[in-house]
Amino acid sequence: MKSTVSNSASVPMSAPVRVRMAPSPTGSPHVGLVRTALFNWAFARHHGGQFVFRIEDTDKERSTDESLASIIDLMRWLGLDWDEGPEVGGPHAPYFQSQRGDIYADALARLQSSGRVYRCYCTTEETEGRALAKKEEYAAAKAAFAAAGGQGTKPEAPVMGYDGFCRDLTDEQIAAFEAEGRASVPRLRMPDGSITWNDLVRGEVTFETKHVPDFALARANGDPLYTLVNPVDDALMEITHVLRGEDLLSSTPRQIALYEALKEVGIAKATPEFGHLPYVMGEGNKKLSKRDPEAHALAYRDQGFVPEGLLNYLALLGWSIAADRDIFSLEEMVEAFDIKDVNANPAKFDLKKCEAINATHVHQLSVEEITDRALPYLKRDGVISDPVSDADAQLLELAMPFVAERVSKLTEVGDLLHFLFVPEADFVLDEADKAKMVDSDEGQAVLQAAYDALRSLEVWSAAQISDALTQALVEEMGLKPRVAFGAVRVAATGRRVSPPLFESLELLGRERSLGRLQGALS
RNA sequence: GCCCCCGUCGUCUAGCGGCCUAGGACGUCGCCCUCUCACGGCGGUAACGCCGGUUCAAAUCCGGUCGGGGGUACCA
Repeated sequence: MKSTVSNSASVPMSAPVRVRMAPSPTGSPHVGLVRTALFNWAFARHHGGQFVFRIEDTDKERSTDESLASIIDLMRWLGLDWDEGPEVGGPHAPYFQSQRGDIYADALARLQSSGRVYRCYCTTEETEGRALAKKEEYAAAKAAFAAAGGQGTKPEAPVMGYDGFCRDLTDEQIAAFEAEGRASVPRLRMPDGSITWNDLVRGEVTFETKHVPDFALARANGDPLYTLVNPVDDALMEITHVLRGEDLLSSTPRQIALYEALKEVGIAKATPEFGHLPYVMGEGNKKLSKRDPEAHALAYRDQGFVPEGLLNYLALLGWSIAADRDIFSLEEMVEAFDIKDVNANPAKFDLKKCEAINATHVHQLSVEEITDRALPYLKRDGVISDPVSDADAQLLELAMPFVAERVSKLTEVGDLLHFLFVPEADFVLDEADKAKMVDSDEGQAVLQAAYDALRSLEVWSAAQISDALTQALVEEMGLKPRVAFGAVRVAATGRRVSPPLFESLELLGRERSLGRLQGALS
């Protein structure tokens, strides 16, 4: 008896869109999680639906509070708000699977009595042993077939995994196993035929169910497994569209089969639509793993990326807003986002491009905004004391216009302005730059001339400084500007890379500027 | 082994039968601007994996092949 299950148009078109993000709080959140969250969020917002945030902490061993806190922290930083979930609650609370044990126990009981689920008494060893035997049998049959010169019927390759041994046990067999004191796990009886769904990003996908073994829904000790818990919660929370990673693609037929059973026992109203997002890849052709430094989402915040930039870049991994455009805001993404436009092929994470996209978002901010956002980093990195003194705040405000367009990340503000805030006693020159620009005879001569020219300046302004230095170094000494100003730059700011020199000297002030020039003279 | 997914410049992508001598962005290279570094401007570089088929016409449709990835758990 063949039956074919298809979930096309299972969710009524009139139903409001409800999507979810369901991370497991294990380890530090991954950029792939952010991309998945972003697409779900954008999808919900585009359709005026709800975005549900649920914590899949069924694995008690690996779940940690620290991980949970960092995921929430991350989502808040990114500005991806959720309508139901941790901290905000909602009609389907609790949103932590660790608190939903009764719900799963009830679901299991109902499934069990429906006949769609049976108890399996096999031990892992027995299952594996049979699979191995089948494999060997196949190898032997194949060899015999080859030896016979391809005569006879070609042996069919066995399907690995659980073989359905306990599918049709008699009451006597069950009683015997029970009497033996064997433990058992509940398994879903996969229907015959095939399972087809119209994947939102890949189109029609079909699996023959003979390749999908009956799967366990809970451990022998009763702990529910992901295979049960995830669809049960999606059903109860009335999720209409499941947008998730490609790694879950092959478990979809099992979930659709489970949905059929859940509908039968009154837990699910409809089967959701599924869409499988491509992987975010790292170096080589491997999925970006936790070992890759680029994988850690919160590290981008620590490094001074702005959420607008990270999100824009991540959106580009699998989606594009237009043929000739790749810079856009979250609002623009929400407006334009269509799951049908999402690419099915995996994308490699390119840090250079991520930084470039981030830079243009930083440059789109006002100088005041960049200042506000950079301040926490300046404090964190010890560039500016915390709390900030009025004098420092004022100096920062004056200096920011010179660095705002030069930074691609917020942390770079500190790199560029450190020289302005560092106490004179702690001010040191970069070794290499000093050796190259300051220590030479020419460098020393330049610094002496610069010192003499600036000492008598009447008005300490960028314009006056520029005139005086150009006159003394370029015109009178006949030096090339890059040589002349380079030496002064290193002496005053400590590095060959700095904000514009004359403005920097003005901000530094006469006393400190002269002091530094003098300090660089040996 | 078996099942499923994927295949356009180095990278992310546009392309959904003629608009493609394949467009944009990042990268890279050269030039300009220039007190350094950036920014900005101009220009160059570089791709439809392969083979068949359908068609007047294919990057676009079909088949095969090769390559990559994932799954094949009492993990998620």
